[in-house]
Amino acid sequence: MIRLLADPLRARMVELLADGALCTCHLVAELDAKQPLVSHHLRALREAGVVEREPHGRFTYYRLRPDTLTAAADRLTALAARARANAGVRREC
Amino acid sequence: MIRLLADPLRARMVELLADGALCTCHLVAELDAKQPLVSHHLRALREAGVVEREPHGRFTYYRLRPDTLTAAADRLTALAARARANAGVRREC
DNA sequence: AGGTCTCATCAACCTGTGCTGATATCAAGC
DNA sequence: GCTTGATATCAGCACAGGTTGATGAGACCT
Repeated sequence: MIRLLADPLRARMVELLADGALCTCHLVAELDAKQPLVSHHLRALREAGVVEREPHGRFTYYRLRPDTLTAAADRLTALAARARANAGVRREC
Repeated sequence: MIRLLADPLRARMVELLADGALCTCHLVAELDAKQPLVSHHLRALREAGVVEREPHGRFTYYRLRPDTLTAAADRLTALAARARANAGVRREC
């Protein structure tokens, strides 16, 4: 899941979608990317639950699912908390 | 930065380091990976500030830097918050 | 129905990067 | 000082996955 945010183009897509739902053509224009590429990444994001589809006539809108992002953030904070708790630990060789 | 956690091996390394500092040989053993590969990834993590070095004799220990993880988590929660605030927005075509 | 527009899917290509083997560097012990 | 063991660096390979072009499936309009 976090793996998807690694790609710079996908990261920009979720950044744009954080300000509201957009259709594919918006993303194509804003990102200056080819349409098949945008659709491809949107599919990946959708299958991972980062984004949800909203077909509107011949346009299809995509909307960010905040819960998925929150879940990822929680995993990171939990990791940080474990690291802080074990700050003094050092396994000997 | 989040980009680094995308690789499964690096993710496992961070997971292991969350339980306390480890030296390279520990990671090589636990991950069942070749030593140059582990050193390579540790370097990437270190240059991104995810991990810090602690040379101890001929061993070098690596320790997780929780603040870096927390910073990444905060960026994700901020993104989720923006998405929630703009839940009703939909730019027209 | 025909035409046009948006979007999705497919096949093929190509770049980035994870991985390996060989080698160098440094510390510890004899 | 020499050997041994741990770690870092380098060059090269291989493959995943990002990118592109062509094509197809629906939706809207006249």
